[in-house]
Amino acid sequence: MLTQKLYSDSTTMATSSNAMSPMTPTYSMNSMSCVSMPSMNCSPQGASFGSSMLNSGMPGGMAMNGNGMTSSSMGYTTIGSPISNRIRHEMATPMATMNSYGSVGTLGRGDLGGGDTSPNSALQRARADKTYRRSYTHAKPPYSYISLITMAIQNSPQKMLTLSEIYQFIMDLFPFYRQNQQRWQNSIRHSLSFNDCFVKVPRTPDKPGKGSFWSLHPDSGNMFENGCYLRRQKRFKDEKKELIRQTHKSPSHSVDNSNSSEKKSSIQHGDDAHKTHHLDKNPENTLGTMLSIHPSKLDVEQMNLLHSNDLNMHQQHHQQNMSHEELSAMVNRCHPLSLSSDHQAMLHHNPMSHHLKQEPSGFTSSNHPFSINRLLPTAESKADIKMYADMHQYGYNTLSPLPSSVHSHSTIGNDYYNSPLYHTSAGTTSL
DNA sequence: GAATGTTTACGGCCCC
DNA sequence: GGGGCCGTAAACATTC
Repeated sequence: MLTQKLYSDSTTMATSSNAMSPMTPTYSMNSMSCVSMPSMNCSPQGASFGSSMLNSGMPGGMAMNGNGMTSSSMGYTTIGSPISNRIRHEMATPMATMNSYGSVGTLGRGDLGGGDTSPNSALQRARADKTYRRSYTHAKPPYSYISLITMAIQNSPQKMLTLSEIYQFIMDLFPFYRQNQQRWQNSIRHSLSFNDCFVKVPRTPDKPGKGSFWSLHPDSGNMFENGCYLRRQKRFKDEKKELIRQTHKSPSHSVDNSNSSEKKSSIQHGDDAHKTHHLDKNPENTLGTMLSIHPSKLDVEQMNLLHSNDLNMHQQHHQQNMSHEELSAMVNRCHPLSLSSDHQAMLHHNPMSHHLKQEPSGFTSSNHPFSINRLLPTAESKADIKMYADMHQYGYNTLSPLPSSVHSHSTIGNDYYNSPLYHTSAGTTSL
């Protein structure tokens, strides 16, 4: 049974439902059509996560369970929720909208067709569904740029991408980002440079081109606890980089940072300077403390050793002209996604993450509603795509939101719109 | 010249 | 109110 999430805001839904005739054969405008429409009414400032967010890439629909309950009604957005507080706050109003989702979902299941459950009405519902759908393709996803970059890198086979590839991934996955590119791409570049969780990997001589590869810092794998990609629960800071920064910023600043935490906050200037103390403010974050308090000191040491070895390999790469494949293998080896279950368990037991908010609902990286795993292709969603393709024979246009020229991530793009994110029960239509 | 990368600055929002 | 995360803008440097 194929289901689709309805994702239009209440305004659009009202408009659509009022103006739409179940028999109106105007369903050629699918997601892809919207994508190619630069005049889509999606404000570049759509950063406001109002209804537009909920109804867009944000898996707001999936926040409803099969009983039509919203996540809030399930207690999901209560204190301690993995949903960021900002999101939670900004979802407060949309959540009310979500209630209307439920009714629309009901409409989509039966009322739209006047209760008719015939196959024809199913098609009509599907068509109506796509009319709703089209209003959402350009709303801003709820994911931060750091999340998007992380998604892109983690989804790449070699766990590292060039800047342009990151751009492309994001644009492929989220049509919203096909507009105002200068703005968000600047933010992407800023995020890459500013955040220690992203590591620049120089190109090898056999891979000439512009720009370096970007990978994830081996220790940054736990930024998005339980796979929730909405917002990091803790900023990752590379102690070494931080120390270098401090040294550069204040020449008089002693390398001995025994009491540097407080000094940093007073010496630093600028954004990060006066506003952030990052991990080093937490006594648990010093390496010595980490080792002393960790229940499995050996494991932490091994991880540190692994990390240091990998960093050394980065350096050796420059000296020995390591092949791209070798380098990729190295990155893969140290990448959290490539870690063994033991190593991943170690990551989760890393004292640096002890202070992170813990997921109260038992979500994992694989089942978290905001997990990348729900955006990226799955066997199930691929099956859905196949079914969608089969629907061509009924006169439906392709549901692909992507230009035909885009192939590298086309399945991802498809999955984004066809994935379980949009296949939730309450806001779905059974076909 | 364009793309890429770095840095600074500022404001919004939320939690404590 | 302070701390922290994030988004955005902008200036500037570097690289192709």
